[in-house]
Amino acid sequence: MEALVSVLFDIATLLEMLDENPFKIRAIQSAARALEDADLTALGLEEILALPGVGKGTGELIAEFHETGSIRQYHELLQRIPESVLEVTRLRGLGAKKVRVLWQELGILSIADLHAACESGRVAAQKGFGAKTQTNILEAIAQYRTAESRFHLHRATREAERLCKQIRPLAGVQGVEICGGLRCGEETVSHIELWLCCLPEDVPRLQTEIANLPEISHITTHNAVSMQFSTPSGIPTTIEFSPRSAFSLRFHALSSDEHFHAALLQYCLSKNVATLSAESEEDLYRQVGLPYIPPELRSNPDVLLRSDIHAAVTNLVDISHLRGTLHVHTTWSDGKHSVRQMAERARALGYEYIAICDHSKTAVYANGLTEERVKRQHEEIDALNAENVGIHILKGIESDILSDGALDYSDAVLETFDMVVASVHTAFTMTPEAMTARLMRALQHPATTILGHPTGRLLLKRKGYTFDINAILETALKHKKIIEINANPHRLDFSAENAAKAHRMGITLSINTDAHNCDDLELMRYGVLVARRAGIRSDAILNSLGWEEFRERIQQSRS
DNA sequence: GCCGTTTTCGGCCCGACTGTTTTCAGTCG
Repeated sequence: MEALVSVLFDIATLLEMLDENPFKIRAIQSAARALEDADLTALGLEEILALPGVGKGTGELIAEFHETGSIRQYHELLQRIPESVLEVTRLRGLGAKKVRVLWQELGILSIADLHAACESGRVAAQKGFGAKTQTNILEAIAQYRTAESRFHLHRATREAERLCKQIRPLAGVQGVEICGGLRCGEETVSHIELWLCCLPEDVPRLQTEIANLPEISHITTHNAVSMQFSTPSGIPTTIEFSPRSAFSLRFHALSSDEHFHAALLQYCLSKNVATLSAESEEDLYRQVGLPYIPPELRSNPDVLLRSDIHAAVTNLVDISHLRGTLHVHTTWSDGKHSVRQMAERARALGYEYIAICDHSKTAVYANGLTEERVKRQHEEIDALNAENVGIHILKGIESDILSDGALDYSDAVLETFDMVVASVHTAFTMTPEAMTARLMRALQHPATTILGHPTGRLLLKRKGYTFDINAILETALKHKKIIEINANPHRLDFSAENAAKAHRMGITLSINTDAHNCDDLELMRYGVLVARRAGIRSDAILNSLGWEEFRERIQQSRS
């Protein structure tokens, strides 16, 4: 169904390039958006066709896709406009209208053509474009090409785990593990690395069997110790084969920064420890008298020299420490599931409390809550709490931080919430000074509990806004405000580097999924990776506190 | 193409921003 949504959006874009009726285009887009926002797995075709925004015309397209797996109109449109032209609209800042001009006036048929045209200055000379636009397009192309060669964590993790599941039952496989950037919790990865333990004589047969798995395509190389291929969605993958005797050491090497690994080997040498004999990574550390250092902390060899290393690794936050999940959206704004559904899933995941934080009224595009709807949502939450659904449900809000730093409800309304996540969603480009002042004002507001996705970055898509991080952290510390580590793999905002800085200053952080549906609640693990890379202790994470302690802590941020 | 307590034709979410213009079109969230 994901494919259906993107095909509908593409049809709308293609029609826009052909100068079709803009209202017709908008209708197709809003039907696509309706599908995107609905929980399609829970709906039958009849119910999908009954969704608001889906009428006769779009309904026919959806039914056709449902039946045949494709849409004829889409392929007809691609006869008139090459797919490589459609791809140009994927560049940031370029929509259908501009791409049509580039295509028809300058004969640009692809991103490669566009790049050449920018380099030669032809784009800047075109009416409606200019030097600045040309520069922006070159930047957008560079960004697009980077995004093509790197992958978000959740996507790569999903594919890696699926591969492991298929490989594990094969005869002769003694173990298969994910390592590399995924295991270390890098923000995005360029490839998947798997580590497979087996007897050397089993390697050729296993390579053949793995090559025949349905998940695998485009095998590029293979030799006695490794093979490389692409997953169906195009993520480059390496599998390294190793016998049990060398397993631990190679596993460690592939799950560490190379300098870190070299430093550890040096350390082993100095202690006269025969590294090859280690049964496991833990054993390796035990033999040299060091505490186990998890992959997330193996980016810098200096860690090995820290005097407080024992304390640092024993108190490091872990997903099992988390007691609550905060910053969660529901159908009240742009989420896919109800308050009850989100609460029940959170309870099933073992959480003791959940904070519903839908969008506030300024976020019109996200169906943000008016004051009237805030009241009604609170009635629903009160009723659920009275019913005792097995989890404490907090009345929260994700309040927009307006351009001047104000929150977008009156103080009287803000007081009715148990907690407030304050976030920037509009007006990203202002001077760093103005953005700093804006964020500081939001943090000084007594109602603010947490600063949401603090830098506004979208990985592989958009840089965050620039501001004085130190000034913001000082303000947060002074007013006892909490800083979010947004666990959504598109954001991971704060970064590990910034989170570490906040942690060292004594600021409390909160790992929040920003979930828009039940499954998103499981994105927590990626935020935990960030926190672990930042070396954060579990007692410095807001949502690792027990219910009573948690409530006390959010009260402190009000004063 | 979609929709409806002003309704079966005529209007459609909307405000901000950017870069191009010289009053606005295109893009975004």
